[in-house]
Amino acid sequence: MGRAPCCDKANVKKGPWSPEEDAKLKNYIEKYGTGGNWIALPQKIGTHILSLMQFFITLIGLPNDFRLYVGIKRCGKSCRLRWLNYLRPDIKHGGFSEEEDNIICSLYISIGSRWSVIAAQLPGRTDNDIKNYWNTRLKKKLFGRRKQSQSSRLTGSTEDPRDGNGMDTLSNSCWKY
DNA sequence: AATCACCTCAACCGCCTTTGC
DNA sequence: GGCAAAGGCGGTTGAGGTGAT
Repeated sequence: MGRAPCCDKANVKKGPWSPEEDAKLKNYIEKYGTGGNWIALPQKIGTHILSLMQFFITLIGLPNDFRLYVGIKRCGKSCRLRWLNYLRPDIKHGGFSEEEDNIICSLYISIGSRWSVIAAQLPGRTDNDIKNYWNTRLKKKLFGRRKQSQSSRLTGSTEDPRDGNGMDTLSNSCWKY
């Protein structure tokens, strides 16, 4: 028997966030913070919006569970991820500098794929951003771009940074750190 | 213009750790 | 100390975009 899910999967929305959802989440957190409980946050947002609309609700007689519709139908974990990786005001997106590249690869050599630790050394960068950047660009940049053939994809061959030549290249690229 | 292969990145999943009772 | 809930993290996926043919 597995672990209980953090939320009711059937009643939460998945996929890309809409601008309205972003605005609700951002406005609420900027005003009130997370309250130390991400799981309860979507419901709190609904209650907050509901309180702002109380007059109209009383006027036209909406049901109590109306907050479910005006709030965010998202898992608390999803809200946390969205805030940390995208909505936070101090986030930088894309455009990694040469210096950042070097910091990332030198830390990768010394501690491996501990992205949160690496992100802590790069203000404004998120672990997800760095992980994506490493997997899609830095790795190729350091180990040399190799057009993947159909066969290599099928056999699942990968480039392991800890393998011989790759590590040499990596070390050379990061010599100054 | 159509199709295909590849790239990018936001978001999800599931596991491990931390915290509170 | 044991348990459950929540937080945090790294790995993975898949939709959309872009360039090549």
